[in-house]
Amino acid sequence: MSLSESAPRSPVRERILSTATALFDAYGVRAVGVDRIIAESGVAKATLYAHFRSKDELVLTCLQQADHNRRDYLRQMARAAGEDPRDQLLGVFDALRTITVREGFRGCAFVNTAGEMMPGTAPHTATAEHKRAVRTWLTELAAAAGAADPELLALQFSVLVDGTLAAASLHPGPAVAEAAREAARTLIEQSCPARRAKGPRAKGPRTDGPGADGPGAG
Amino acid sequence: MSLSESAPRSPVRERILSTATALFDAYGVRAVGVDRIIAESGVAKATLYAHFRSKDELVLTCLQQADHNRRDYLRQMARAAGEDPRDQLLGVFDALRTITVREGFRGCAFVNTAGEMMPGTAPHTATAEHKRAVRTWLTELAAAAGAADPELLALQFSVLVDGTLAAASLHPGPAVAEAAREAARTLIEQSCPARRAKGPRAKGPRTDGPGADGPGAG
DNA sequence: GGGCGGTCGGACAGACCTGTCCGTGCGCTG
DNA sequence: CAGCGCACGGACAGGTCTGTCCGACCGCCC
Repeated sequence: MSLSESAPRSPVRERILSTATALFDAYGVRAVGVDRIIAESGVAKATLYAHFRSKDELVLTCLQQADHNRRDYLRQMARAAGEDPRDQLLGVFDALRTITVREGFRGCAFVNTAGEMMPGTAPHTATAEHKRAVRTWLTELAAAAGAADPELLALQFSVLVDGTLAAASLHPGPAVAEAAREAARTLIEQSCPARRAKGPRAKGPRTDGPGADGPGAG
Repeated sequence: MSLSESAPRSPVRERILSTATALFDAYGVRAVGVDRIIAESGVAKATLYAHFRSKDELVLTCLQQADHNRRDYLRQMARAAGEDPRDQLLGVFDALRTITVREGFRGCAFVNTAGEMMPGTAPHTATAEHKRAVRTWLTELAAAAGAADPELLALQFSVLVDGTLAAASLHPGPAVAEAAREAARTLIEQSCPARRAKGPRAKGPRTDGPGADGPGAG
């Protein structure tokens, strides 16, 4: 939704993008220089600047790609969690569990990047739009689940999602995502008046369902 | 708890610390150079390096000071929320509301800093310890509130706290903190078996209770 | 008055950063 | 074969960063 615009395909370009994304995720945008990106992607500096006007534009493009990958992955995991929209909402936390448990997970790439930039800059805005897009999707899911106040429930889920990514980066392991999932389940039960108290809902898929998330980190 | 060690008092030192904290909060640790810190604090570079061995040590000291201030503030706001431990737990979100609503709020200073550093570095470790200390405190509160599983509830609250700080930095306004507070209320009601369903609990103090939070940001 | 600790202002070294520019080579197409 | 597009390696400019060092000043205590 947020974009995709003109996306020229090129193997070199993709290599630069995936290398840059990996390095940015692992060390932070500011800590990674273009020299390192070209060294690790085996590309000449002139080539990088032929494909991207500046490092900032490269950062932004990485974020846009990650936005697409992340939202795709969330949708896949939600769908894999079942037919019931309530189960699909919980599927989000199955995705989070997989993401946060990965070796080298260092928190939400969007939030980390936004934390290094001032509000109003392109990457900061892209982060805000990514989060807003996820929240909009959560709102639809919450409405389908029969939530009394879908906007509120979606906002609460957004908080749980961002909190899971932040907390898990400092407290490694699946405990954070699992606790957040339980919290989400409670919120759903309290917020969706329809046939509640059916006993503990089926746990749903806990291990990796659909394919990988792409190079995205949190 | 986590520290305080040898803390030499000096007006110049305090001035450097408060200026550095403000700049780090506003722009990120990596975006702020020592030249800017000395310029805005009106201090000679040699003086800064007489008080702090390196910029890293300055960053770490700022974080330690912020840890102290933030935890103090949370305790104050919890106490101000009432006698009932359940209300005190909700008081945390009154604090978050005040924090996130401040002009120029840019997210949790700890998480932002950790996001710029590799795991294992001093600032990253300090962030993890700060969050762990807060969680330990929340566990005590949850136990006092009669939670069936105080550790779980505290972890869920940690997620809500971190999520509120992250989400509110991208979605300004009080809505995030207020939604998180409602979620917290639901979790408490479901987790603390004692006299539940007393109707909607008193809203508690919504506006700023105790004094300022010091220079801390999120 | 004299010494001294703390601070100031600024120059400086060495490293690193982004972005530009050059000449070279390789593969494809006409 | 000739021409062209694309990528290569690497030098370079101009700026910024951290951290060191030096001389001077100022207030305080002996």
